[in-house]
Amino acid sequence: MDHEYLANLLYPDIDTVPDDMEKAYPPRDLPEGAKVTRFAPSPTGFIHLGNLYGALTDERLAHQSGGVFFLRIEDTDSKREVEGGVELIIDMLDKFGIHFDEGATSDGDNGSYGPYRQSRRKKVYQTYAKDLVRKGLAYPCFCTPEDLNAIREEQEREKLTPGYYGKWAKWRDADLDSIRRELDAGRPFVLRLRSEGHEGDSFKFDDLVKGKIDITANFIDHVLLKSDGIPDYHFAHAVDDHLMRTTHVVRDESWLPSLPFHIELFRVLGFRMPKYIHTAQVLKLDDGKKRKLSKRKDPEFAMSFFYSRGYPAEVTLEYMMTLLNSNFEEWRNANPDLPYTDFPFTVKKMSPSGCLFDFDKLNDISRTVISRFSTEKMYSSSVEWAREFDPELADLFTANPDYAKAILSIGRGGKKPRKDITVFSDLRSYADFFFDGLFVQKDPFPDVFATEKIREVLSLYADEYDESEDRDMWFARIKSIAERTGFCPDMKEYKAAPELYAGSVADVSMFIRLALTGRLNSPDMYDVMHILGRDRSVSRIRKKAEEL
RNA sequence: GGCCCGUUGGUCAAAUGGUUAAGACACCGCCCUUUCACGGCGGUAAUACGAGUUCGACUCUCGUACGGGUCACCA
Repeated sequence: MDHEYLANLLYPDIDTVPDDMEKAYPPRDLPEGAKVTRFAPSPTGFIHLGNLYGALTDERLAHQSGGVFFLRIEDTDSKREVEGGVELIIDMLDKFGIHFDEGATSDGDNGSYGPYRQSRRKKVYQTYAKDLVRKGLAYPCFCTPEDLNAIREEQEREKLTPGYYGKWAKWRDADLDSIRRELDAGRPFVLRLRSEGHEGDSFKFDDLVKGKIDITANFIDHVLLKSDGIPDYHFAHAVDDHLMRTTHVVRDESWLPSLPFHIELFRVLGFRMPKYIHTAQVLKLDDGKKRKLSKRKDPEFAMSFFYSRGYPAEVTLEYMMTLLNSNFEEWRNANPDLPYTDFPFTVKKMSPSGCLFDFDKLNDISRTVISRFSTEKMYSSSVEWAREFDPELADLFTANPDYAKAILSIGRGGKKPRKDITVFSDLRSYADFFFDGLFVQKDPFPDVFATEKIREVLSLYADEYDESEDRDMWFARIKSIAERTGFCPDMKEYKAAPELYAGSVADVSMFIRLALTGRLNSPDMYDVMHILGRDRSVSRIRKKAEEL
């Protein structure tokens, strides 16, 4: 077989050789220990928490070491491509504070190791492909999908390892004449690796999170270039990560089964292997079973969902950090005010086992982070979020910024800030009663209390409320009213003998709160009444007393 | 089914082969308290199972079970 001849027959237009590529993509000039990582999504426009988990790992490794973090778009399959998908991905990661040093941009490239879209790198791949053919390490295969199906069915019937190998690899040793006959007939072909592996061979491989893993050598003649001349993931991975000088490949562990093939590819191509970090997966509980997140089935794990729900970007990142490095929480506790990027992230602390996503935990982090916002930041973040997701609320807030800030400032700033707000989408139910147009009676008055009794309390309070009283006097008055209407002013005494009273001062407070805010749960009432102002407070209470 | 990865409370998880097996979230209780919260204190709850190595095993080895992943001209 004249391999040189075959190579030219298959790829007549390719006039470059691997050496040209090596020169075009020289080793990066980086300090010792600098890591080069990449985020390499397909342009579906959709990224979920699992992707963020990996992207954050990449980003930290690169930027913590003074290296490079780049974006490569794996668009070798046009079926997966979504209009504007690249932009969506870049924008969303940007919103979450993940920024690239180089790579694909919404309308082009930024950096000297591109193009960063695999669809535009055909010539690069074919240069290496042609070289492999020249060396007898790859060959064309003219099998149709039907042929391959037939092979697989037969292998399944005989309980053999499925795949294109051994006697099934009918084009592996085809002669030049039959190849030329197919070519002349215009039949499409894929280029396959002439694997040198033997079934059953095994060896160890070192993964940075999984440790020593058992590899069963590849012996399948996998596809390198599809019939459109574009590579599949595997070949593109080897060529790109070599040329782009990636030092650490971070990807989720579902790639582990194809690692043997990748190892063979790097060897055959003469490339030095990068370090691999196969990350555990973020799982969800589905019908009692754990499974990895799916784009199709789990829209609630899309990053856009977290964004629209109003989790501040840093919250999701903080949560990811707690999953990535378990000592992050401890560090955060000791350094509540430092940016998370100050944390010494390490691959060594990454767990090899998958984890279930925990909304309770995320919510707790979110509450804590939001409770530490200054009023100014709370206001600007709220408005920014609301403009996009609750325009009516945004209008109310921006129409009277001082009023909105007063509302948002309740219980904020002290040593023990309130944690009323978990996500920005809570804002509406947190603040609606401050606006007459939004005020509704959300919770009913409990019917264990006589209507007459409630009315008596409310009327009395409406009559006596004095806005100039300080906090202590204000409460003393509530106590006094409680006492005069048969409610126990002291909680301890009430608990000791509840049967002696109509209720407690807690119940009196509840009546006022319900009249004032329409709900059982609200921020500090003294603050609420002062923000609403005397007239509105009193008229709401009086009105409610009359309606009952 | 083959191959690969994994397994410490409900969840995330910490423990150079020697600990009373941390901590956080959730849950429960108590305290604080003017309600709602915040906060403080405390509690329930775990090394999948079986062998082996060892003076000693969560930790090392093997097996079993269970869970997950993967077996495309998709990534």
